[in-house]
Amino acid sequence: MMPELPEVETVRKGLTSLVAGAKIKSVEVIYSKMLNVSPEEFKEKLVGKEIIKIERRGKYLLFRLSDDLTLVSHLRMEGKYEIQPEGTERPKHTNIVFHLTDGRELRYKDTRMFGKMYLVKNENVFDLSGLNKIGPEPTDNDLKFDYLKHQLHKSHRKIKSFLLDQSNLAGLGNIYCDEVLWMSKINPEQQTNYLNDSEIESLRKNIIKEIAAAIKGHGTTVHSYSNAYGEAGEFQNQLHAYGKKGERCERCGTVMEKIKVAQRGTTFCPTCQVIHGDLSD
DNA sequence: ACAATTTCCTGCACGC
DNA sequence: TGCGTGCAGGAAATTG
Repeated sequence: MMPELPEVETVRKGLTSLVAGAKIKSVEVIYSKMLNVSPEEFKEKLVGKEIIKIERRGKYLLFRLSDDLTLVSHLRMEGKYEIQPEGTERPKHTNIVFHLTDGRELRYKDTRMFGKMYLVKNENVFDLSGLNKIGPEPTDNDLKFDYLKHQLHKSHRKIKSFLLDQSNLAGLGNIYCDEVLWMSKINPEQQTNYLNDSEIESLRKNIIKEIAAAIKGHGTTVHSYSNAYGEAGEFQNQLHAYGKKGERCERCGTVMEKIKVAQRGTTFCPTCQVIHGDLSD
């Protein structure tokens, strides 16, 4: 559940080792609402294409195909891939099946039917809505302090809403938002324009560190998430805030509270993470 | 132009 | 046991 950047990166690596170099023999579309083109066009354009490599931008997977074609895939809440021999039993909610020429099937399954697939020419990938305004990757190279400060100070929103907005920075979802705010001792309802330099740098460092650590741990498993290998992530053992409502804060011992911010369940420590107004550094 | 709210979906945990 | 209700949430669409 809830694939964020580290989970999508784990899926990308799994898919790379399993289907990079494979060729598509035919395609079955079971749930066409997730596509940006008609099922007929989708099938026709994919037949005979090779999966050259699989890239990632934010939470988007980019299947780079032969003939300058890209299949963009967003897993949203519950999207998962699996690879099985052709003809074996398929799970419920299998939405799309890619038959490969080597006798295997690449299956996309999605219980909540929220996932999306867009078939586009390479040159048009970053014209797609979402990708056309996506913010920097949460890495030391891409997420610069000055940029983050500028974005935070021109915005008048709660920090949690800001971090969930992929146009500010790419990759964070509900779990890692709560984690980095707890690590940085920032209240999820804090107004972004009142954050000072030391808070911004703490937030920036924690985002970069947390995402890198989660990728290393193959992502977080919440409920039934698994990657393309069928493995579960190990990072749930390193969570400090998400899902910790009613437990004691690991830093100060206060009971963690859960509220709604931007329509999202949000867990935080009311003692460590306090809202403030316009303070100097 | 911005920010907040609603919408899309299904499965599951509840309470009675 | 079974049914209704609420909740989970990423990002587009809609409203304010």
